[in-house]
Amino acid sequence: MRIVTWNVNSLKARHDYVAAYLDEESPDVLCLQELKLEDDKVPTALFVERGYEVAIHGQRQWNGVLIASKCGLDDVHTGLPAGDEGAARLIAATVAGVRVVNLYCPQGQAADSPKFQYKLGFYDALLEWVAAELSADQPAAILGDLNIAREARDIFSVQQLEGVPSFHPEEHRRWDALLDLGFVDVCRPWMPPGTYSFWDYRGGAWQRDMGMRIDHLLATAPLAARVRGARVVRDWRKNRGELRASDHAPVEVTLRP
DNA sequence: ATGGTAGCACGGCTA
Repeated sequence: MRIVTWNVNSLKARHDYVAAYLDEESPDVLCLQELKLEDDKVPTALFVERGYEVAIHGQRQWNGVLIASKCGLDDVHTGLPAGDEGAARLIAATVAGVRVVNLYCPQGQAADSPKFQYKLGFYDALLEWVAAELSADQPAAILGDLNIAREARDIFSVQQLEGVPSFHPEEHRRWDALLDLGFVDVCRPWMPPGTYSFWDYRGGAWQRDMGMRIDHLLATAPLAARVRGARVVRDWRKNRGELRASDHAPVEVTLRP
């Protein structure tokens, strides 16, 4: 089973691009972030016509997450009970016996901004929710655009990003707390230093390979034991003719049954 | 040089 997380930066703008991706890659489970569409504007046919069931937590203009699955989709849950201020940033569903939590975590803007405090509060609320809702003994995945790069090898320059949101000690503390609840970064072993999943549109970051690995899949031990591989599919960060790419590439994890 | 680009939606916010 191949499960993918991908921040598409507007499913409206990316419709044809995502269609091409589905036709060529055909993952079993696709978790998208930053739909920037409310529920009833999401083009569900894009997925249904290709054999997926879809669960959506949409929002106009910003945020929005969905899970598309070829192997069932049960017990859908949306939103954090506290900490997300109503933003559509979390959707969970059970897929082939795996509890999948798809997240779009706040970016944080600048360390001295209110947005950064919101980000830290979001993570605190997430930690509480995960502790209450998930068990380390069950096959479960927390995946998505977590907007945290944990280690120096996950960013293009420590010098430029030290103390900046996405590479800030307060975020690293919360990342570690999440792992302490029984989760493992299952991509890490498959990704050499300098493997990134996001490159800013600005400043020629893609062309200069100035990226960050902020899109992740964290798994409980029973699920981590099933991981057979993980990759960032960089081809899908490239424009395809008229079709413009997102600023994130898909991250794909392969599981054995 | 407080930039640069993209998306939403048409001014300014968010990333």
